[in-house]
Amino acid sequence: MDGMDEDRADAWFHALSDRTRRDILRRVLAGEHSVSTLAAAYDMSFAAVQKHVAVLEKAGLLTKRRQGREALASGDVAAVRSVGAMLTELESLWRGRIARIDELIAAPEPHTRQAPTPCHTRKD
Amino acid sequence: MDGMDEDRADAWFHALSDRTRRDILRRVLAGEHSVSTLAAAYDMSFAAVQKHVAVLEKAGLLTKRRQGREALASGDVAAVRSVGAMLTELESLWRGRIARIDELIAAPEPHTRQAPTPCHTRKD
DNA sequence: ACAACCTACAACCAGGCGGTTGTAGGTTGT
DNA sequence: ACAACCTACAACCGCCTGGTTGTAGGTTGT
Repeated sequence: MDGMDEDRADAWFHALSDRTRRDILRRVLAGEHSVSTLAAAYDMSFAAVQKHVAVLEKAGLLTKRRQGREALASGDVAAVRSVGAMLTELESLWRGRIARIDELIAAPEPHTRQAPTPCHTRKD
Repeated sequence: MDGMDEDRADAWFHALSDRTRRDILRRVLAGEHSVSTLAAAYDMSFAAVQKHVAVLEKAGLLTKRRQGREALASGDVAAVRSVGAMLTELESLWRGRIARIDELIAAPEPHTRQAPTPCHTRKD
């Protein structure tokens, strides 16, 4: 079950690792676009763009809604935020490392203790 | 060259799209580790882990420093922040969309002409 | 009804990716 | 000096990916 988180992360980052898909995501975050409208913006076949949209959809970064003969794609900002949250989580690991370094400097030998790091460790 | 930005983003997201690499990044963000220490943590060959580290290094998410016979890897939190900033940028596009919707709701004059979608980053 | 359009999906192909093994060179400790 | 260790890199192999074309079905306008 917690491997599913990793599965989602795999899909997220893989979807974002292609510049065409990132550009598509930008467009559909800014507003709804039909697949053919999107396809017209790129120098590749309709089917190729369709596959890119499918990758983004499978990753949950985009949702499609059917209106008549068109498929209107819309970006999911919550998913984008989730990706951002994962990055923030990585950052917090780094902050933990700094905290550990501070600990080492502050703790071991009382008489060899020097001025604590000037330090940018935290701002919260 | 703004295509270089896209190249960097390609490398970032591709590097992050593998769960082993994300795990390696977590470890080296939390503290320095030699490549062999990292390799011991995974059920794959040393060379495989070495390649993962190389991918992260090429993407700028990790730096290596040589100490004796060991290569000590350390996570680069600034790069992680850059990735996060790119996500935030995507979010801002979405906020622009909402602003545009608000505009439509707020504008009670249907006969007044509105600007057609300016649609960012045209490269045609 | 018909043509034009939009979408979906399958089959196919070149190239890249994640993994392996093997080989070679530099560093450390005895 | 020697063995043990750590790293780097090349060659190879399935598999997946990003692109293509082709075919089929649903929707719209005339």
